[in-house]
Amino acid sequence: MFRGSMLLSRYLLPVMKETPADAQIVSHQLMLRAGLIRQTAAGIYAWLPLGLRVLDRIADIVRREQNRAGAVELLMPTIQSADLWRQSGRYDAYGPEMLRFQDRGGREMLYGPTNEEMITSIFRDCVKSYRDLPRTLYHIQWKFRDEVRPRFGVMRGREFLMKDAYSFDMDEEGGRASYDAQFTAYLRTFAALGLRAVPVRAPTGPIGGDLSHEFHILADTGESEVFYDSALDAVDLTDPDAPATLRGLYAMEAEEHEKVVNCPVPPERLAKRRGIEVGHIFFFGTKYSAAMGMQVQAKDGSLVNPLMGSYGVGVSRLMGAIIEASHDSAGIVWPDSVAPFDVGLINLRVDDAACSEAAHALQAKLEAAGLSVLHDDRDARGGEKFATMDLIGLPWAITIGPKGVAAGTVELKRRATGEKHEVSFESVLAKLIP
RNA sequence: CGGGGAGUGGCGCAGUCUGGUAGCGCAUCUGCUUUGGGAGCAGAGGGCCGCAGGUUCGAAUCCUGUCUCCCCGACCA
Repeated sequence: MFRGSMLLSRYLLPVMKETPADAQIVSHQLMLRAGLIRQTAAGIYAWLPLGLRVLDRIADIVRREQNRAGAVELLMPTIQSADLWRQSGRYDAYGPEMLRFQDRGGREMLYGPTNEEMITSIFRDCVKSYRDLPRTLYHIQWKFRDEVRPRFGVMRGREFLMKDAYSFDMDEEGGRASYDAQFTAYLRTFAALGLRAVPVRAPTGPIGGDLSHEFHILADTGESEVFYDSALDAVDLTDPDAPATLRGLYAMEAEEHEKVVNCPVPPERLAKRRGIEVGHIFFFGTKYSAAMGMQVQAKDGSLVNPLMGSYGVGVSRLMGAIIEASHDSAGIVWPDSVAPFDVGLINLRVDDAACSEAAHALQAKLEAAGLSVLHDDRDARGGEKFATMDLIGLPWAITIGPKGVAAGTVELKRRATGEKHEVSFESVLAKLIP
């Protein structure tokens, strides 16, 4: 997808040298310092241009893997009516986390914290035959949960972007297949984001079985604690057999782990780490289809309540998780797949005609090759430009200065490793595109 | 929701105890010198001190109320 390039002199990138006092964890501090977000109220953030680019890229990867898994995208509204939630009985059950208000007609409304009711009502009204099942539908939409205590920036905001998918099947076997498809999609999604996610068995409620998993990114700042078989660390997540392998290995959240009487993992193999929950999938059968009167006609003419599952990914939270997993003392280190720009282009001397000419020529060349470029053409000193580039964490930085221009070279730096090389103007592109 | 802390220029803070012309660093603007890892000098702009009452000749400072934000705990993508 073409994302375009930008001249920094025309962009909005309010970076901060100092760390805002309100931010406690490193991802929150860096998101503020790198000009990705700005807080507007407790747990509510504006996404500045650079942050929005990353958010869009994360969402695109999630979308790509959902589509690949056969899920179908739609878009449901943020605002829902209380009546819809009364059909499932959850309007009264949900509690103060749900943001409720009235419209001008005095009708009770809410800002959706999730969409089971809405998708069920849509599917109920559209589908009457077994021929239209199975289906998995998803959308990527803003949610609001009035958390008692928002914290950690976008990792635990009140307003957040979430991918939520819902599957509808005629029988348990089909439901399990839909669940498995999402399980696999999640592994692919997190791998594509440059993350290593651990699927952790989660409490399943009345259904039982092994049909609920949370996906955790291991990080010391994680809010939950997970115990798992360290054999899991060695699993190649891109292997087609990975889903089956992983589900055979022990992994539990602390609370569940405590309840286990005979842990199957020998003590020396039991790892204990903190994790950031970035996904949660579960199968809940007819809970909503029964409560909301959704029936389809089966092959034998009987009416049945489809079996449902729901599958969430915290899209905005993922940005925090990625930074927690990938940063250093100088700033963010974006994985290539989600970086807001592929290349940062630093012109050290904008007042030097030869430097500027070379910089603009190189920008055009990179763009022509399909790379997005953030071109620092500001009239500022080298040190400031280097520091900014490190802070915002673009995968590659190319520096053009008078010395290099005279010699026909530029400096190419890989953010993740810090490796720098003087390369000829002509060969730069080849180094970037293997 | 219980416990704690904080609101002073865009950011980080001092000043509050003991009332008396609102300060510092960074950032911003102008000029000159600089320019390969957050430059130097000189000058400048920007704040009804969260808000509302009250006490006082006089309130950032004292009193009352209120709003907001942050942290620790119980809950959540």
